[in-house]
Amino acid sequence: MLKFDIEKREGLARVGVIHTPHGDIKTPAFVGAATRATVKALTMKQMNELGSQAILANTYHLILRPGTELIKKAGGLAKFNSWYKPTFTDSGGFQIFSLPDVKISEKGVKFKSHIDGTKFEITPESSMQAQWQIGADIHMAFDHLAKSEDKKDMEAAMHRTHAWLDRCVKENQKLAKQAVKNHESEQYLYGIVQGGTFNDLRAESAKYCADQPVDGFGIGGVFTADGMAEMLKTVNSILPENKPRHLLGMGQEPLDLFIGAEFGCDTFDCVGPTRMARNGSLYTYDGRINIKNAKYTYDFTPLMPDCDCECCKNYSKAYLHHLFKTDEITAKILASIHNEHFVVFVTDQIRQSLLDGNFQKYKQQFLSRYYK
RNA sequence: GCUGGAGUCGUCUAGUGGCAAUGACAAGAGACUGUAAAUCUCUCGCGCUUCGCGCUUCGUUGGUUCGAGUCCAACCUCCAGCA
Repeated sequence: MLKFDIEKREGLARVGVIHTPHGDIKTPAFVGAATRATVKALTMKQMNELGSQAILANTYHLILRPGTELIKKAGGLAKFNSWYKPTFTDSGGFQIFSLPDVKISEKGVKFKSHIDGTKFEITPESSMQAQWQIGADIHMAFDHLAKSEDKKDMEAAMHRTHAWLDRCVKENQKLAKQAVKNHESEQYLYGIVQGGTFNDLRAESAKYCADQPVDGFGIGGVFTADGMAEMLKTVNSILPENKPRHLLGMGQEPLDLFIGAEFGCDTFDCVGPTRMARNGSLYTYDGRINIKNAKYTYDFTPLMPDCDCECCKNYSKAYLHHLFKTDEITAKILASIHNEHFVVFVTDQIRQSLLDGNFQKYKQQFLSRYYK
């Protein structure tokens, strides 16, 4: 069983430590999105230096390239990409949502590779097998993220997610036994709560997942902070307290992190910070700025004077502006360092404020400035 | 000086009688939430009451034509070759 210690609680919020075979994660924590086994534009050394505690890779992408067997041969994800801290893998369930031409059945999901059109099938079992080959510490169950906003569709997807969770659990137990036999390190499974924007479905899904022998929970299918607080209140009041909860895909907006942590989520991952960095949208305490805007041409001040990241400590907005305008790859690197550092740092500050007992004050002060 | 070629939005470029005029770049702005994203969208002659209207544009000046960036003439500039 994955070990999770809670150091402090405040309402639904908690400060904890997840103990994985690759080290601890002090929660709440922002997990870097390393979809294809890399955080785009960043080296693992840079990720370390900016304070990241964990990364999350994607099973779908790694199945396509380079193949999960290859990663196993490499010695697992950590050895393959030189990230020797905790790792997560997403199951590939999100691709059901995001790729066209997916055929969903009870058995699993068929789709064509977006790279060369080869036909592909992922089932709960094959997703588990693939994730074990990748060898991350924490796996996500293979879930059905519905495209539709229709309640009936949501409900059907949720029930399918539950049925698949049973199969994920079984397969996971089988693979865990094999791992013990082979003296391999433990890997853990999170069940995923679905239900869309319907809190009665969320409650049902949370209840279902809560009863399963899983190590933690992913909360999936969330796309905006609207209604998120209520939903998380519902879900996290039902989920057992002693297991960690990961809010899947949220964290582009600082608000997501504050609400997520306040209402009981422990870890977050999001592609937003690095994607926006590559596109020139950079975090500051006063909101995001587009560094490509002409007004930064002669701005020789740092992006965020009180920021501790490599980018802010060494370079001016004018320099970043120049790098972006000339399309230098360094632009994306420095911007990614800053944005990733920003969300990691803010989440760490949320943790600290909870420990210090001034979360509400910190939240109010941060958000009123950021979204003014 | 002669012969041939060329001059179109900031740049390069499409255009051979119906055109405010193609595409790319540059420029300006916006979007991005379990990454088919170093991507995508919009604006880009001027002015308005901006799913429209008006005005002014394709080296210059004239001409032919209902209509000219497109045809004709002269001139200017540039390139190549010959003197």
